[in-house]
Amino acid sequence: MIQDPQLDDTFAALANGTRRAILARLAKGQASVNELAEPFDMSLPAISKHIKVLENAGLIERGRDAQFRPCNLNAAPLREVSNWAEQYRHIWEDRFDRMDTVLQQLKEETNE
Amino acid sequence: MIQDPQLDDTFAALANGTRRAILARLAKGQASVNELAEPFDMSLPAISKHIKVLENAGLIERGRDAQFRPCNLNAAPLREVSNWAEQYRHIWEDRFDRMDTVLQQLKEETNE
DNA sequence: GCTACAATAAACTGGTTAGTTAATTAATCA
DNA sequence: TGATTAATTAACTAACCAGTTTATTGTAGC
Repeated sequence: MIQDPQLDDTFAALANGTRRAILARLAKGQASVNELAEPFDMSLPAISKHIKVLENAGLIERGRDAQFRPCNLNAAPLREVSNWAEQYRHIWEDRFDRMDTVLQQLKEETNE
Repeated sequence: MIQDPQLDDTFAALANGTRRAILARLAKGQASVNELAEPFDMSLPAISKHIKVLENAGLIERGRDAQFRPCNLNAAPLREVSNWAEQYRHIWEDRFDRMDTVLQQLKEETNE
């Protein structure tokens, strides 16, 4: 469950702002490589490589429409990311519980 | 929101099974470097470096207790990961809705 | 077949990562 | 002070990553 190469690939793919921006664009619908590249001050091959990283991580699926290779978002791996992170929710929420405890103690001490 | 170096660092830190295993161990409570290293077939300096990566990503905080440098989990960055992934929940859940649409269209086309 | 456009591949560079072994620092204890 | 233990630093290697420019592939349309 912990040694999960799929999760390695997903997290690695997400560890880059350009790639997260590409996913955000695809959340609004299908796009060609040129359309995806347009907002970035970066060469087309660079974007092409980012797309390949996302595709290898299973976050993008592609088709063929004439010369175009339309990209579609596949969010399934993000569900795994969400599931993984949720394991730790009780810990980041506990912080506040503990904070409450501290505040409660302070209050009691003050009232003494 | 998308170009977020903090998120870059967090995802990069999580893109490694050894580091995720270290976090899983720390979810059960504080541990020293040697305790964290014990389950792995890897040199101590290698683990020390993994810990530093996690620390730089803000996922671990450390203290000092005699010779020991106890590690504690800080789950706050994981909340950001969770929040980020949740943006896409409607998409991975929508898949079935769209599947329904496609099936509906197929049915209509077949009936023509 | 030629031209134009979309996209990828090849070859290269500089910087980073994951690991190693050997040396070093820091704290405890006798 | 000297020995022991915990942990990090230094120096190194092999592999990988993000970007570049140039060259190539694949498809459409004339």
